[in-house]
Amino acid sequence: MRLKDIPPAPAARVTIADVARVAGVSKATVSRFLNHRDTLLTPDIAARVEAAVAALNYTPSPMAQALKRGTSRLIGMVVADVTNPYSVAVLRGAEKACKDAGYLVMLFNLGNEPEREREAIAVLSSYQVDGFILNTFDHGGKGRAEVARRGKPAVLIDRRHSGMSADFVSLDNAGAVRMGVTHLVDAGYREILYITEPVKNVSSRLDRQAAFETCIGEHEGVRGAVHESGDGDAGGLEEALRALRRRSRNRRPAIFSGNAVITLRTASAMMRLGLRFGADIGFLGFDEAEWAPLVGPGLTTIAQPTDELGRLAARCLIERLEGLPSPPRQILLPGELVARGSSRIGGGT
Amino acid sequence: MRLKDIPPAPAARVTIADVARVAGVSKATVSRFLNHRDTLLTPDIAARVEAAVAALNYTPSPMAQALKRGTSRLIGMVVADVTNPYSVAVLRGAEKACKDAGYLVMLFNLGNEPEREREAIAVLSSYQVDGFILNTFDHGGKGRAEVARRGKPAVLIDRRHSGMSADFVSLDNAGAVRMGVTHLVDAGYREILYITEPVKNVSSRLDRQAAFETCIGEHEGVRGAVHESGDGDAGGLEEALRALRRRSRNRRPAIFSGNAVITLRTASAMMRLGLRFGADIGFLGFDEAEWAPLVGPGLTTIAQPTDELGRLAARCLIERLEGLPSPPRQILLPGELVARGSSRIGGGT
DNA sequence: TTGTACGCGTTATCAG
DNA sequence: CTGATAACGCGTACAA
Repeated sequence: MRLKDIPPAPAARVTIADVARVAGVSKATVSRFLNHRDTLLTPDIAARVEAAVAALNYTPSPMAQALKRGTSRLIGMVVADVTNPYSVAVLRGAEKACKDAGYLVMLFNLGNEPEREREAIAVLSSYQVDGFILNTFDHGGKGRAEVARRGKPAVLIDRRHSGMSADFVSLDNAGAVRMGVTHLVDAGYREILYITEPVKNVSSRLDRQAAFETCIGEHEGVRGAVHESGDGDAGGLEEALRALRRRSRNRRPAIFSGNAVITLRTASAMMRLGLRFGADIGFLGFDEAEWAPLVGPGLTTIAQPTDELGRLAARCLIERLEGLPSPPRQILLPGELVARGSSRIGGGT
Repeated sequence: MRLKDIPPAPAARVTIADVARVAGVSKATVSRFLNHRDTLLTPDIAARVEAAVAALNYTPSPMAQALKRGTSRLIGMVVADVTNPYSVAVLRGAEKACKDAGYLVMLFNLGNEPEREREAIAVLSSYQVDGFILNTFDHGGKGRAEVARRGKPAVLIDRRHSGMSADFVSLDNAGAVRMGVTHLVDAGYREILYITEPVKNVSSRLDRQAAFETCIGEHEGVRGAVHESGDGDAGGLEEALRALRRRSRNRRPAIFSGNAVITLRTASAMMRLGLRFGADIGFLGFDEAEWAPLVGPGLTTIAQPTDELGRLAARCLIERLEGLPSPPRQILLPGELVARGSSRIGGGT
């Protein structure tokens, strides 16, 4: 092993003790100088400490501080799947708000493995994060239990956990569905197929599907159906689309997609079947995507106020951290319909 | 304040001392039972401890462990921008590899603010993460300095930091560019416009642009040009496209996009100009996206082995953590060309 | 005003 | 084989 291969000196961390020694004072004095600028120190001493701190460029160890204080100005965020653009967009909003309030966000990705939620929360919690922002599954209440055990505040985004009494921030799904259906009906569509990912226990999916069904019931002469499209289910989806066309000979058919993943899957299926959005089948889907304007005649979407959702979630949590006692709140934000060619009457290509 | 408003009992953490008390042994014994299963304990004692641990369902505090051990089996990942699908894809690969090796990944997002890199690294480091995976800027060497100061191993992904002696994992940009240019030339295009984000100091952008220029030089009768497209620069881009068509009356023109962001921006511009991919202008771009097949006749892309990149980065780092001393390595992986309609001869619509 | 001593939850060392 | 003790880095009563 040659000289250059030796790893850089471990550079032992400079501790408060080092500073104290250099300044010729006690650790307590240094600590006071740092944390309680108000308690008067002799100018002389203060100067010496300040110099020592600068000289060694000392930074307190957040971990040791957390260990002592039981608090860390850190917020733990757990996300079911970072791959999901929605989650990421929300994350950004939350992050900004946290930063403004002097908190840092530490992120944990579950990679769609619900079992890992417990672990993530446990680790985060043991590192004394002050609170949680959760966009996860309701995995048999394990996550809920874990959070409760820690006694730390949490706010849920998008997915409500059954029975977990925490703040909840989400799109107004019912309102958004109503808006979507109304838009399609106004555009002349009379046969609407709602496509959703397997509903499982995900509250937002449940809410949307339920809203769709009641909504359809309120419109005379409009028929609705629901198709659940799983991961490997390309065939089923194609068949559903064919059936949709078949049964809507004299009624204009449209698709209502439950989220961006479904939109992608649907677009692929349409392509394989040689069907055109707008011209052959109307389309409207949850979640605005940067590529929505580029597909076919442009895809009509319901944009979620992701940034605002994140911001509010963070604000909510921070209020709790500062001691707000009120009972669990529920914040529902309206979506915004972005109309494009896919849902225009007789939609162009 | 009513009763129900009282926050759930803080549920004081159960410590090793509690377990010791319940089991009627010393803390040391409990610790040994947990960490050194090999050192034989009296069956009787072991049983008592085990029971106590179970009864209180005790979990050691990772933070306290980290404080003591100076190690945490945590890997810190810092990403310039979570919004970037590339980063996220790589993250997933890295995460899997880390998990398999018994490490957890803690993620920090810079939200495209280079100044925050120092802070992120400092916090992560103070929490005793064992190493870093960095996909960030080369912000005047601040990040590099910070990492060096900690004496912890790091691996760089995609973006090399000038002068930082760390492992580096990335796409073989030169090879990929060559592959792309060759593909376009073979398809009959003779006038190629390479569009890139402002190069700044980002090594991957530099590498790609440089490779493009030398590559063009190697092909007789093929002309190349480069356009830098900033964030608010829609106008400039449109003008560049118009100029491209103008000067390629008798030569088939094509666009080579430097990454997914540029691809999106370019597609918008094409749409506004009423130009069709394939039919009017050929296209090929870095980064495969799920929506690439859906735009126009399908977009030809160069897919990066993101999962593998992440996996290798993690493996690299873990090897370091386990004491591998070798000098900084450089791992370059080949891209894969996904040919679609946008680069077919006389491309369909 | 400043220093001493202790505790946060663990683990390693050293006696016993 | 097991228990007491020190130490990790910091903050804070309490004493001086």
